[in-house]
Order: sequence, then C-alpha cells, then structure tokens
Amino acid sequence: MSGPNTPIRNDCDECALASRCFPAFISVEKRFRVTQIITTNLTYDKTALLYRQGEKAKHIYIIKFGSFKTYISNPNGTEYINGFYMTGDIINMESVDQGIHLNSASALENSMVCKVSFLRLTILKDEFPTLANMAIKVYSQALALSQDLLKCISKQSATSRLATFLLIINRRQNIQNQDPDKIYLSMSRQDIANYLGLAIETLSRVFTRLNESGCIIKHNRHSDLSIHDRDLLQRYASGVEN
Amino acid sequence: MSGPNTPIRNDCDECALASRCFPAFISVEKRFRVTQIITTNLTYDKTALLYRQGEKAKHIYIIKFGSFKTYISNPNGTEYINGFYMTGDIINMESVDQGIHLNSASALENSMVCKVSFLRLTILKDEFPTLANMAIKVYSQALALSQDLLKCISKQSATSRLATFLLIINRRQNIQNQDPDKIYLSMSRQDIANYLGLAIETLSRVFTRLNESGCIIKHNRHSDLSIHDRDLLQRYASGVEN
DNA sequence: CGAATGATTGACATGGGTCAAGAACCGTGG
DNA sequence: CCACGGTTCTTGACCCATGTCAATCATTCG
Repeated sequence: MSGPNTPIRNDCDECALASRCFPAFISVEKRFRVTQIITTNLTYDKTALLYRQGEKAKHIYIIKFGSFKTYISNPNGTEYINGFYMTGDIINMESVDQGIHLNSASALENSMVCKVSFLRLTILKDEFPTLANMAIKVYSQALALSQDLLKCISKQSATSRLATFLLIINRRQNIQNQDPDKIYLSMSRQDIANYLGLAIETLSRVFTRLNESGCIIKHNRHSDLSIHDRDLLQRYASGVEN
Repeated sequence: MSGPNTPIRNDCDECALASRCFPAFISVEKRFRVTQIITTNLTYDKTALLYRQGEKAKHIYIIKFGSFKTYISNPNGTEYINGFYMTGDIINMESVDQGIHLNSASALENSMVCKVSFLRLTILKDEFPTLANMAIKVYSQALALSQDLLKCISKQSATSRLATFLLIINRRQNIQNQDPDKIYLSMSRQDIANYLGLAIETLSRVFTRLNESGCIIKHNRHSDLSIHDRDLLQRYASGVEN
C-alpha cells in the first residue's frame, strides 16, 4: 500500500548491478551523467504498487533487489499474472511504444528500484550512441525470456509446467545466488497457480509430489526450496517422466 | 523443403509495408541506402525452413506476405510451437542478443520475406540515428504482443484459450484485412493445439462448439472462419460464459 | 480416382478443477 | 514470550473437462 520513499544515494558506481546496467555502456568519466538522469534507490514495500494498468507510462524500472509481479485486471474482476521480475530485471519495456501501462505492477517483497524516464533515456542515448546497442540487446534478451516462459505454460501436464517454471526461476536466480540449487519463491502459491493456468490446489499437490519424489526439497518456509535431483526435475519438465 | 529463391526486385518504395518498416524512418532521398542493405523479396514455399534452432543467427526477417511458425524441438522428439508470425511481423528479434537461433522457423504457406543482417542494421543505425528509436519501438511492440499471447495460454478452460487466441489473431489480421470479422488460420489444428497446450481432439471439439453456439462461422475450408458474435466470443475468452 | 494426410466425432479413462476441512504460517496485541 | 485470528497452504473426496484411443469423414495431391 505504501508508495516509494525518497532516494537514499545517487551512485551507480558502487551498485552491484552496474556491470549489466546502463553504466556498463558509458565510460567511467562520463558516468556522472547517468546518475543525473536516473532516479536511484527507490524503495517499495511488499504489496506496494509500482504503476497501474491504463495510466500513462513514462519510465522503465530496474530492480536493484527484491521482486515484482505484473498483472492484468479484467472488467469481471479476474486477474491474470503475466510476469515475475527479479533482481537485475527491467520492468515496463513493453509500454515504451504505446506510452500506456498495459498491466499493473506490485512488489512481491520489500524491494528497491531505479527508474529512468523514456524521454531522458533518449537524451542519454543521443549523447552515448552505444546505449542504443545496449537497448536492443536488453530488449532481445527480454523477448527471449518471455518466449522461454511460454514454455512453462504451453505444456499439458501440471507437473511439467511447474517443473519448467522452477528450472527457469532457478536459472534466473543463479545469476546472483551462491548455492546454485537454491530457489526462493517470493510470490504466493496463488500467483504461481494463476500464472501457470492451474488451480491452487493442483499446484500444491504437484509441489508435494515433486517433494516426495525427491527431486526438490521444501525447507521450513514454503518459499524456500532447493533442487535435489536436477536431472529428474528436467525429465518432469520435458514430460518424459510423470 | 525448398529454400529461398532469388530476389525479384530491390525496391522498398512500392512495398505496401513501407510505412511501418525501415524506410519509414529514413528520408525519401536516402532510401536507396536501405535497399542496398536489405535483401528484399525472398520467397519461401509452404513448410520451407527459414532457419534452424542452434544455428548462428545473423538476420532478422520481415514478412512481406504469408506466415511462419517458430518452434523448439526437444531432445525427446517433442516440439513446442512458441509463436506465429504474419504479414508485417519481424522474426528473430529474440536472437539478436545471443547470436544463436533459439528456435526454428518454417513457412506455414507460400510466403515472402525481406532480410537484414544484424551487422548491416548497425551500420544503417549509425547513419540514421532515428533508426534506433524505431528499433526500440518495434521491440517494445513485440514484447507487448508476446505478453498478450501469454493470455491465451494461462487460461484454464480450453474454450477461453481458443476464444482468446482467435480474438488476438483477428486483431493482428485486421491491420491488412478488409472484412474485420474474417479470420484466416494458416496453421494446422495440430499447431494451434500444440501452441495452446491442448489435445488436437479437444481443440476440434471446441471449434465445433464455438460454431454451434453461433459465435464463429466455419466456411468451406477449415482455415477460413469469421466472427459472427464478437461479444459472445469475448465472453468465452474472459471465461464468463461456458 | 485412390492414397495420404488432416480434421472431426465417439467412447472411455483420468488428470485436474471444485468444494470443504484441516494444518501451517503470519502479524498483532497482551 | 505466548495466545489469537486471519491468511495461506495442504490434503481429501468427488466429479467434470479434457486427454487418449479408435473409427470415420474431409481434403489435398498425385
């Protein structure tokens, strides 16, 4: 419910993400220009809204830590989750064209983001032409990811949907994780079920089945998992195993 | 099976798509530069392969007419369709980052494409900086579309999946269609079923149900439909109606 | 015209949705 | 720290939608 707090500091240089964010494409001497243009370190509490579907879209958001979901609300009250975003991801790239938020975004946990207006980004791009290459690179990545995620959902069985989902989440978290088998699910079961097109009860049952079969381990909190038998999980994902 | 034939002509000026393709962002006097860099009017016969998953990716492809599907082949032989592309669409934008084809693409009908190498596009971009804006616009659109398509699949019931799919296809075809209610499905039932995560028989049954309920009309060939009761189709899509 | 491929329909089995109850977890206040 | 209520997750029982298998019909192409 709470909005963003005031920025704490304006320094991209000591950001852990700098190497795969805007500064990476700009020489160290000129980086001060970036911090002039990017609003850094906005905090959002769990459940806080980043933006609302239908509003004018003016910024992209880079997640420094934490996670967000994006969702579409239908007139009849139903919601469709269409994306989960985590550390290092950029939110709202799909709205740059139309300038209107095509979905709403809310924080899944206490999170921190940096935001850049489309307009200022264009200014920066004219100053630093290499930035255009970066934009294309990042967009291409985002498209690849989005097609990858499609794989979860176009599968027929609930088991292979969840298995695929877990593998993709794991791969994305591995960029910052130390333990390569650890999975942290910041979203609720309801959100996952919605995203995968399953009933929450089915999802829960599949979780227990994956646990009993020994391919994943559930820890104390239901948001903490680890992959125990990656090979088996992969076979579930591809639908060979049931 | 057959490959591309030789280019017929090299002229973007008289192309119906020019207004929403590269030339649109370049002054008329300089357009000759575009035709020097783009390979225009390659023809692909039905079932012909545009590129193969795993190969080095060097080009994007603009569909002049016709349609293509992209699909991922799993080691165990199964295929997953992850996209349908039609007139005006650009194929392979997701591979620009990694430089490797993440899927295979094949023609669903006799089609014509223009292709541009990533490299030459970068050259052109340096010459015409506005092109970078176009790239971002096009990528943003592609992302928006891909999220839109996700809606089809994350729905629970087969009926709302197909209804959503038909509405999206219709909207995309309306850009060039005269009759706004006409739908032409160049892909097989098998392809649609695969894409929507349904069995082909279920899909077929849903088609008949949509037909019997009067919301779509099937014409002589199974690829030709029209929307008869758009409102009802929309209710099916949103899951209000069953 | 006939074979091959693709689409539809029918009969049956089952995975997963629905409803309901119970368990685990979380935040709040004492 | 524990007690309490609300929320979220899990489990069970039941049944329907959809997958599977098989037969038929339609369409395409030689």
